[in-house]
Amino acid sequence: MKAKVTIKDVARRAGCGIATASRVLNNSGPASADVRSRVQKAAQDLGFSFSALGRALQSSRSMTVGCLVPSLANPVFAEAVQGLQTVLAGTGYQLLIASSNYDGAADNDAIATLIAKEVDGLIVTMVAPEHSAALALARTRGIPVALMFHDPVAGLPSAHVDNGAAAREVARRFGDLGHRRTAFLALRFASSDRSRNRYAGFLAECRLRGLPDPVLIELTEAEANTPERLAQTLAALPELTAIFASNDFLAIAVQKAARLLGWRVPRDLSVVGFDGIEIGRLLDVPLATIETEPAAMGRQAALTLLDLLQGGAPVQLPPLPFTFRAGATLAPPRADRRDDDRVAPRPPSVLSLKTDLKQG
Amino acid sequence: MKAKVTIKDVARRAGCGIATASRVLNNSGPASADVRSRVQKAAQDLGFSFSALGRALQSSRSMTVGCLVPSLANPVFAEAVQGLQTVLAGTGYQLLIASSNYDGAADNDAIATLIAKEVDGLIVTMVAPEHSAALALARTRGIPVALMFHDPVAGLPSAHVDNGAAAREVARRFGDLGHRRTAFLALRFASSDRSRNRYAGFLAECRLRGLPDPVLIELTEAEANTPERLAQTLAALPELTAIFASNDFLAIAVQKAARLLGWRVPRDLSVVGFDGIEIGRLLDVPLATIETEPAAMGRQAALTLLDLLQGGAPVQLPPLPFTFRAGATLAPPRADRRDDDRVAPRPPSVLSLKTDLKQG
DNA sequence: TCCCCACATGGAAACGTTTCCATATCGGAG
DNA sequence: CTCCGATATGGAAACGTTTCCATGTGGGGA
Repeated sequence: MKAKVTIKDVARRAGCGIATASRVLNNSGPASADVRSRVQKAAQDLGFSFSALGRALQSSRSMTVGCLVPSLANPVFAEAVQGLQTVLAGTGYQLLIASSNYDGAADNDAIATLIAKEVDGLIVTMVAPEHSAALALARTRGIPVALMFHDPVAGLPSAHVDNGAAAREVARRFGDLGHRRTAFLALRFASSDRSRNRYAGFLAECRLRGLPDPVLIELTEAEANTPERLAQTLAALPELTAIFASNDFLAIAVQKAARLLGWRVPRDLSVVGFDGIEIGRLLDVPLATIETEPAAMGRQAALTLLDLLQGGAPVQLPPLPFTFRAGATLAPPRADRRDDDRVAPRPPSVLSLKTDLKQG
Repeated sequence: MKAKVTIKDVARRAGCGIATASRVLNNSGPASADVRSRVQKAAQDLGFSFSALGRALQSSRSMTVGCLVPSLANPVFAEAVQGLQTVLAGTGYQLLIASSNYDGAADNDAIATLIAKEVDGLIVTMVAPEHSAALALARTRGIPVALMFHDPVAGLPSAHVDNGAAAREVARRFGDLGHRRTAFLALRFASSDRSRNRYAGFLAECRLRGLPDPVLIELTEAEANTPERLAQTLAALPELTAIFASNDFLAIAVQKAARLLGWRVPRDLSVVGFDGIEIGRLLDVPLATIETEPAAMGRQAALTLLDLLQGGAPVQLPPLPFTFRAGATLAPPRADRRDDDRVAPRPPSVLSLKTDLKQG
């Protein structure tokens, strides 16, 4: 068996022309029963299978969809990609996947590469879709694009949740319980429009209710990954009674850090996350969070793209629903902290811990 | 700007031949400074970029690596793929990803499709690599293959942990603490050689120590996903003092189910998982488990494949390390259950369950 | 018997590259 | 001034398909 067996080999063995072999194998034209069976047999014997490459070149349709996500290590994106797969599975399209590690230059390059591979469409979550040169290139090339997670931008349809509305919901919950001193915690604020939109919604609702502006805490990777460093950061903000974390992992990290400080969640600090990853439910203090369904986002993005691929006009579907998941990490602030002016001095243990941490 | 701009367009605009344009743009041959700059400018003006398709067809190297995993919704595989990405990122190779949903027919089809796309290599985790017709096809086509997670099979190098050894370690821990009545819990036993190897190691070590054979419990999807059903299953096995779950999610599910039954973990039932997902650490009762590093598996698989792609001979690296992660879900059995002879006779339901399992 | 039409078949172009090979140009040495 | 070699350049084939179009064959109706 030759390493490469092409339709030419099949034709030769069947004693017919290439065109005829192609017609038989694709059922795309007339052929006598005789030659038909000869071709079938020849293909069988040789172990022939079509080269998608030749096909793609000829038809200028690669039957491949390019996908860019920040990282597959984040289950939110992994589930979304899985959602894409489920929809694309039956359609003959394959997924060419790239990830950018949240790097705004890398994601542009990645898209350029995907375009070079002649993908038929793109499904993208990136740092700055509105300024991406590569996305602009996609547009001039006529390659359909669907976004995931982003609020719709630049006329590109996006499968998303309304981040602003979800954040306002959190602010409302905080407000109703009597929290005044709140913070918004983000990891890559600059490179995530999702985080920014969440903060914007959170801020807007706080102002609407006459609450003080929430503190914006932008963490470094180091802070996010080492509870001790995060504890240090939190210790500097003892007046906070509630924190809204831009994703569930951060929320969990906050709980850990709070524990290090001797703070009890939710007694001393309420925490609400975002995304609604399954794990949150299983924690000793189940996490209050905004629950979203990343797989559904993937599915919607895939369906949107499929529609575009079939020549449909771009249509922006309404945002996917989110729900507030109640959890044990959210409660009213302690009575002695409810009034902004009466904030108790930090307990000494915290002070010493701070010192320790500074030294460590 | 034309939708498709090819090197032919560049050549025409620069007023030179295609061959020259190609040489300039690839820096692959001589060209006068004059024509060189004209070509550069033309490419710039037209927004030219190479078509990877034409290149691949000509050079019969697609610079694409095919990857098949059971599911990206499982963070173990998602992290492994992320590991692949990190290694492949600098190399010019792109990842074409397929997932099979643990379906032994689907994964064969998926590989066939990847081969049709002319991937230069394959990285695969599948149901039955040893019997896969598609993998055999890859071999005759001369396409390098690296496995992930599988114990090495059929001469294919695999990035893996020694599942048997890890399972024996668990049996040892159980034995040392005085557990005798144990069970092995798996979700898709039939379609996972990993599960089977873990069970085999677990069983072997139990026998070596003169312990009774562990009960093999193969769950249905329904049981795995609804704690109530799992509780029902567990209730039929009251003599068990320790359960080894084939992955951490199952272990967590067991804890939930045990709670439903009013059993305390680890007082009434010890549980050990497999994989070592991060979440296990954060649970109210931190999970004892075998800790593995899926990202490292992905990286090793990618490196192995890269070596093959450069013509290296297949070399099987030693298994990646695992560690036993101590956790609060593992403790000695209650004193009144330590002695095998004083165990209450099994309720009849267990017998029927065992029978069911043997039949299924 | 002749003609026409339907049907079966194969040649060849096109898709976008790279690369082999032949040709053309130029400078300098004899 | 002629000739040689080096250098610059372009034509064309090849990669594996699909499809348009032309050709060839047969049978049925007039």
